[in-house]
Amino acid sequence: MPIDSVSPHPAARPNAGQELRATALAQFASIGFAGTSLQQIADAAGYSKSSVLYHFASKEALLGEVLTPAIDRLELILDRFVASPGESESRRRFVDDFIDFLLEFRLELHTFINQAQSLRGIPVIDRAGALIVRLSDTLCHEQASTEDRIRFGIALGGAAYTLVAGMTFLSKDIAPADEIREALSVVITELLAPVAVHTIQSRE
Amino acid sequence: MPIDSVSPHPAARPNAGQELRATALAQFASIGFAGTSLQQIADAAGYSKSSVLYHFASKEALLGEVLTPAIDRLELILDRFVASPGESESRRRFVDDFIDFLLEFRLELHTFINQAQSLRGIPVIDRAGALIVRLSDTLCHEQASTEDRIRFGIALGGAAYTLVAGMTFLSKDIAPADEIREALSVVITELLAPVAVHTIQSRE
DNA sequence: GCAGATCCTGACCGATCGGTCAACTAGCGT
DNA sequence: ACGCTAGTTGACCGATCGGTCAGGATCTGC
Repeated sequence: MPIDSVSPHPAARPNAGQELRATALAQFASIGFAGTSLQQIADAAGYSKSSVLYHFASKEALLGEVLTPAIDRLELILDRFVASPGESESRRRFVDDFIDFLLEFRLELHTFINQAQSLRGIPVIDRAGALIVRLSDTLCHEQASTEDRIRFGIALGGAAYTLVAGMTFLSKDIAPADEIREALSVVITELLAPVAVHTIQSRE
Repeated sequence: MPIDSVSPHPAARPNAGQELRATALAQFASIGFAGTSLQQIADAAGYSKSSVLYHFASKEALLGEVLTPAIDRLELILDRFVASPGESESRRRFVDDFIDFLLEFRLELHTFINQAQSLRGIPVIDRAGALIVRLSDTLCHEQASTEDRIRFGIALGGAAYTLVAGMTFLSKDIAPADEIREALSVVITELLAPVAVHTIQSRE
């Protein structure tokens, strides 16, 4: 046998699909879906391009499997919110759940938020888009003022940006996780509270 | 002469460069720089790919010329802010200038904001990145709390998102421009004010 | 040992990528 | 009529794109 020769067919790794999903998500979030090639994903994860296409039927299918868990989670949060009876009580819990969601699925949210328009037609993207609209309608009641809509949009897009792109070059030293969570909670609540409870005087 | 045949060499259009910049900007903002091909830009603008490369040395050079006016403008605003004497007075004018900037260069901001990390190394991007850091440092004074940084990030990323992607599917009916401006002013001021004046008791 | 399933890969496909180049057209001053 | 310049284009280049396919490696159950 040849000495120290690397096998042309490395051993099957246990969680290849998981590794590829994580790698693909990172690339989609930073370079964009259209700008990310299967070769890049394969290289970054240490596989061949063929392996990626073995685990996922296509590039779009890979995107679908990458984003679906986040959408499922957000859908769950929204459903639980609309089903709960109280007003300020359930809304406070919703904001808490929402911030958990932001922190856990920051890359997925960033990927969707900033590319939804150009990826229209892909099933998982359309599903996510419909969910965001429903979320906006639910939080802004029926007839929402322009300001309410903008508050929601800024909270959503702002959080997605801050937790992904902003971290890299805005706060050079990454603050402790719980500190980020606390600050995020304050700001998001401040943004969303007037939308929710119109009578609150949150500015004094 | 052939009847009604279209010329294979259409007449030179007066402002080809301008048209191409605008078309490229729209594509960069929605599909991303890496995901946008010169052919797409050429097709959308009604030129050939060769024409694009005649007016701009390369794809990166095109990006540079597209983004530079926005960066120049933002740099101007920031310079005027740091040079002005008053505290709350100049800050109020800065927020006004900043909102004008947001509304006028929404696509440029969105392009930069969401792709700066993946486009590092391109001169115009690095310049913009440095400017954002300076902007953040200036607004947050020296030692900024995590919350202040997050407030600034959310304002920046949130505005970029809301004014570009959010408009398309969040507020189906596009609100009047002045109404958007007013709402934006309220929310941005609310986000940036505590960052500016540390003596305000914004949390009790 | 061996059949089958699973995982991974290189070779290959047509299409498209960013970019170069020579040719062509039109307008201009002379 | 002439040459010159600016603007536009198709043909073409090597590289890479998403995707297919046949086959090698590894493991299991028999």
